[in-house]
Amino acid sequence: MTGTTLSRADTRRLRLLSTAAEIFSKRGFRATSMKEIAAAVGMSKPTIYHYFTSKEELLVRLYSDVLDESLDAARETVAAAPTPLDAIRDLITSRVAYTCRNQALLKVCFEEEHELPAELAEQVLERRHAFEDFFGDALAAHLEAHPKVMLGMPPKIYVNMCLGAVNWCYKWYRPTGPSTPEELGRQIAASLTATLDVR
Amino acid sequence: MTGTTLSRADTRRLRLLSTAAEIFSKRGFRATSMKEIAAAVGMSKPTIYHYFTSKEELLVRLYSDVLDESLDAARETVAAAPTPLDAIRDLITSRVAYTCRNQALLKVCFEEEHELPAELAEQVLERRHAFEDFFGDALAAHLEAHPKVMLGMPPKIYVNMCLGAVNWCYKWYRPTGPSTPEELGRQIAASLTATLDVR
DNA sequence: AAAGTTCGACCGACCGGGCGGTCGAACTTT
DNA sequence: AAAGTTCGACCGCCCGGTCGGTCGAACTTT
Repeated sequence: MTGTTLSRADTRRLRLLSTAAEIFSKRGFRATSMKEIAAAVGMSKPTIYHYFTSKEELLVRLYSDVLDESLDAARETVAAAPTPLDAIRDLITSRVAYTCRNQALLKVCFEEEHELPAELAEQVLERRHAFEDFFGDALAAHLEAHPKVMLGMPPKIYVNMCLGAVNWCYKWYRPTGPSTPEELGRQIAASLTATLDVR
Repeated sequence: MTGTTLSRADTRRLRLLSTAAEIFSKRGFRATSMKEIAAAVGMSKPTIYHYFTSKEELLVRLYSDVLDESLDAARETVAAAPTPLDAIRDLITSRVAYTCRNQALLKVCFEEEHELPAELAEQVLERRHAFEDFFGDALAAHLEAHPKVMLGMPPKIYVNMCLGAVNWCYKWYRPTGPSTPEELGRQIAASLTATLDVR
């Protein structure tokens, strides 16, 4: 998959990160102690500090990984879509699927923003806007190409509404339910974009 | 408005609660110290304990107030709606408006669930389901009355999708923006229920 | 009306405990 | 033997919460 082989240390770091994400999502960042994380991965607290410089760094890494992955995925999705409307649908579909497949991680990202150092908090905001822009630009293109389509609200509001429907999945999706993440994504995308249809 | 006059102590309690909600929403429950809250309302920390027995009680009160208000409002909305489709639209509209007008409070309710004592956490879940049922029942009634309407997904998923679009407003709505909470509610309701229309 | 009584409101000082984080000594690997 | 890895013991800090007591307004009592 990835070109480089992972060093032993990197493997450890990854395990630490995913364990931390899991516990943060269940108890909250502030309520989780480094001791708990250490116990969960089977090492002592000081050993964690061999791989990360602080508790905050764990959180920051979690955020920036998600952010990078998300923006890259969005870029690819838009680039691969034949029409703006397809771009919108695929953006929704893949985003829902990603959210459902990483519920714990996204819970942390959505609910621990206030724990971020000011500098990263800004970055998060910027990148979130960048993501909204992928969506908004595709929408604008679609609307321009099909002036008969009536949104009934400002485009920005429509984008936020869609993102709400999409992101909220982190709260209620259950893998044991009837739909796979992809099915769910397609269903939600179809319903949300019904208003955009041009027949 | 309310029948009873508020005692001095009750006024203080209310002030404490709304201040706590504001600070909790900005810094998170765990990261907020009782000292901060005390400073913000201009009293000393021990004085807070004259009105509330613990930090947790502040949070619990916040939750149960919102829960009570929300369920009552939903009941009334459904009762007043002439048709199931109207019920769905009004439920969405009023819920969006309420969310926009109480962003800080709802942020706390959505993001601090893990801080709740197990007993109340269950109650919250029950009540949330009760709210979903108001929605789901109206949807079922509408679907039965108009079998031609195609949802394209299981009703429960549609309900969750709508609730996502609705609840997410706590994250992005800005009162300085172009729409009032009610306008926004109507726009979102109209868009989400476009699929349900029967013309 | 003055003196004594009661009580809600209030707070300075304090406590036990758990937290994030450090350090140095010990093992393991090469 | 040097480098990388691990952890027991420890530290300073701040938190939620308590304690003992003060203040003043409203009622009794005389």
